[in-house]
Amino acid sequence: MKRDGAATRRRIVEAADVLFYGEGLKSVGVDAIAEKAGITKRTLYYHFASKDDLISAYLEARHLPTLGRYQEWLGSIEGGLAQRIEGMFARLAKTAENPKWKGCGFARAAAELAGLPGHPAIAVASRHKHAFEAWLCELLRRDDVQKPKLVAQQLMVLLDGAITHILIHRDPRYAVAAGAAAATLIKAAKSHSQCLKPNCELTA
Amino acid sequence: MKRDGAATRRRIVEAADVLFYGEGLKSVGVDAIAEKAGITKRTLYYHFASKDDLISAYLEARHLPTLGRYQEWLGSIEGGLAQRIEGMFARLAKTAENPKWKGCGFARAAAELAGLPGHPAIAVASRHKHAFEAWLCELLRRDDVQKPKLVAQQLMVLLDGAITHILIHRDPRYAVAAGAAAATLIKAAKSHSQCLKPNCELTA
DNA sequence: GTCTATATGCCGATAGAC
DNA sequence: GTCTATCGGCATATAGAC
Repeated sequence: MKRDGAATRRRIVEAADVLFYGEGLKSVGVDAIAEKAGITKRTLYYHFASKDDLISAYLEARHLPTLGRYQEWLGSIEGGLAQRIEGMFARLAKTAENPKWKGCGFARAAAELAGLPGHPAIAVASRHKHAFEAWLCELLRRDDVQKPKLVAQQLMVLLDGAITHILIHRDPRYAVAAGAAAATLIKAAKSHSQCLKPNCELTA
Repeated sequence: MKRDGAATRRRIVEAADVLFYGEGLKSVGVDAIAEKAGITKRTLYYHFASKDDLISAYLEARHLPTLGRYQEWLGSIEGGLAQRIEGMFARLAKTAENPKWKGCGFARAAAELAGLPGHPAIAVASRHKHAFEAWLCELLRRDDVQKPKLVAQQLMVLLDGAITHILIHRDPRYAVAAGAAAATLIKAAKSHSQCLKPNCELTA
């Protein structure tokens, strides 16, 4: 019988999210996704033109929830911006302790699709990371941090670098080290405008 | 006819390196590797127990050449340690302009194998990154940088974070931003011992 | 140590009924 | 909009000859 197409599509994307994030893109077949979504493969191909199309939809659906989670983390921490960013990294460290945590879905997709430079899913990942960076840049600008665009890029690099190393070593302490680096960079970009305060707040 | 087994094995690993690094692990079949190596699939399975075994051998073979390339880069740059590290990131930016560059083979393998936490290739990647970190730590320690272990972790995070973002956005400038961050962190960890010099060399 | 030939199964995608 | 059934291809891995 005919059902609500939008609801079916949503269930397919939810099943794809669990499987693609949990096991990778190439490792998961459309059969498994259809089965998990409770539909047949033919129905999946009614809603999505191809597996590549579904991969893009999977990342699109992750964009706002992922960004929102970090925004909630930052919003729940008290203190100056450097402290709050450092706390955000601490929250990442705690989250990464869960064995179900498998790093950044966007970065992992880009890694797996590196052999196909024109793949639409890579463009989705690029847009997500740029939106994340723009959010950080705005936070830095409002806090009168010097060169906010540069520092925002550096924070993004620290974030994804920490995620990569936690995934490789299964050691969340890399997020703590990255958080300390982030705080140092932010403080340096603030104190630079006054050419260094005398009381050594830089690494305090 | 019988040939030199070690030479055959080497040719298989070389073929695997080109294909695994260029197209990914799951995307490449053993058929393609055997064909590129100029042997049959049966011979490949004489030298390697499984595809997973070959994947581990592929990463093992990348360890020393990868570390050596960065060591050569650092050795070819004049100046203080912060400058030389920053120059190393600049060399990464230049290298990443080549379309054949596809990021870090170790990080990409760990990303693709995230669904199989016990995979031996992940352990190979972990050992490689730890060896890289130990090299950086020794450089920092010899330069009297405070907390060399922490700073070495931060430099590793910056390095792999930069590589991730270059791969996602195809924009080598993330390596330049990461290099500037690395120099700032090193200088901060040196000036900390004197609790900040007055002439603002921190972000110079 | 290397070969030809093959076992066995899953892959993405489609035909056509209702 | 969802179904059953299936196509053609490619996957990893192996049997047995030389």
